[in-house]
Amino acid sequence: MKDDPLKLDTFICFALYSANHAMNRLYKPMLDELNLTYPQYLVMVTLWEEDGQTVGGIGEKLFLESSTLTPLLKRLEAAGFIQRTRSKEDERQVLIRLTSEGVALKKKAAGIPACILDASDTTVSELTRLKAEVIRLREALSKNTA
Amino acid sequence: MKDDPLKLDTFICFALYSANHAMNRLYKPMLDELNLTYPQYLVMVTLWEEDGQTVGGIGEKLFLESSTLTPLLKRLEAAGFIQRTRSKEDERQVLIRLTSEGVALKKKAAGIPACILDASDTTVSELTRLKAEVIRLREALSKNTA
DNA sequence: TACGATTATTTATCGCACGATTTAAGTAGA
DNA sequence: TCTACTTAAATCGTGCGATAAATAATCGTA
Repeated sequence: MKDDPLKLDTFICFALYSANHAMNRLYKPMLDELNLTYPQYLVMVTLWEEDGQTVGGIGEKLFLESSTLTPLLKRLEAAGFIQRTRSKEDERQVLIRLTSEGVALKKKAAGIPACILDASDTTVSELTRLKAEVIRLREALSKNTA
Repeated sequence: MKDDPLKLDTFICFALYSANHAMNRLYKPMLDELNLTYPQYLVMVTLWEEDGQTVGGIGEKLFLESSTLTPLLKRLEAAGFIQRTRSKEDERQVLIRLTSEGVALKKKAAGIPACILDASDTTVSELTRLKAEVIRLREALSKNTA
């Protein structure tokens, strides 16, 4: 029982699963205030970093399919944070642009990072290192997914 | 922009989010074969480790509410993997027990850990260490969640 | 121009997750 | 003993995220 192999993998996957949930719960009250869900927040962050991306471009960064993004983006549009317009150069593409409300939201979200850092009970450098390791794991897993 | 605080926290949360997704995608084809979802798999693992737990007990280990678990457990019951029975000692509690099919499923799941380890492109000890760090982060986050 | 590839949307399906409330059962106190 | 509090699950309502598969529109090119 001590060497039961079902334990190890469970724990690395479960660690990610449960840490992600814990993160979610921590974010929830703050995101509620912004009227955003967690994945929506991630989309907004990518747009705050670079406005005017295509659906595919956002999906590439967040590893999400367009069939997931389209409805999510429509909700963001309905909420008044973004605008969806067909690209002039390539009409297959849809450009996502922040509205003024979407831009303004960034200020309201500015305090979040400090809260997360504070709640994590560790240092920035530690967190950065851990982040890098988790990303390395993600890349290995993605690479080896059929 | 280089010191934009919105980047850091995004990345630690996003790292967890995306690594969890990558894990999910890797598991998916294997779990499909077992007719399990990822959370259902986690429940099964806890039962393989200790049969006859209560709903609350499972929830405590997986950090899930009864309102999430009850329907999930009913699906597992409908699939024939578990059995739900009221406890004799305390009739408020419901005991979850593996059926013979549920026990048998463990054998079919036995190969999964090796696949995950293989796909992670790292060693067991590295993975174990990373796991511990992620769990430490989770605990800090939970502790500091209102 | 016709064909294959790309981009996004649509459709259908499903499960997870949470909050709030409810029901039932146990527990403790006046 | 009767009441009030607590606990354990289940229920209800709601909504989002995720995927697969099919469709539509556009683009690039042979």
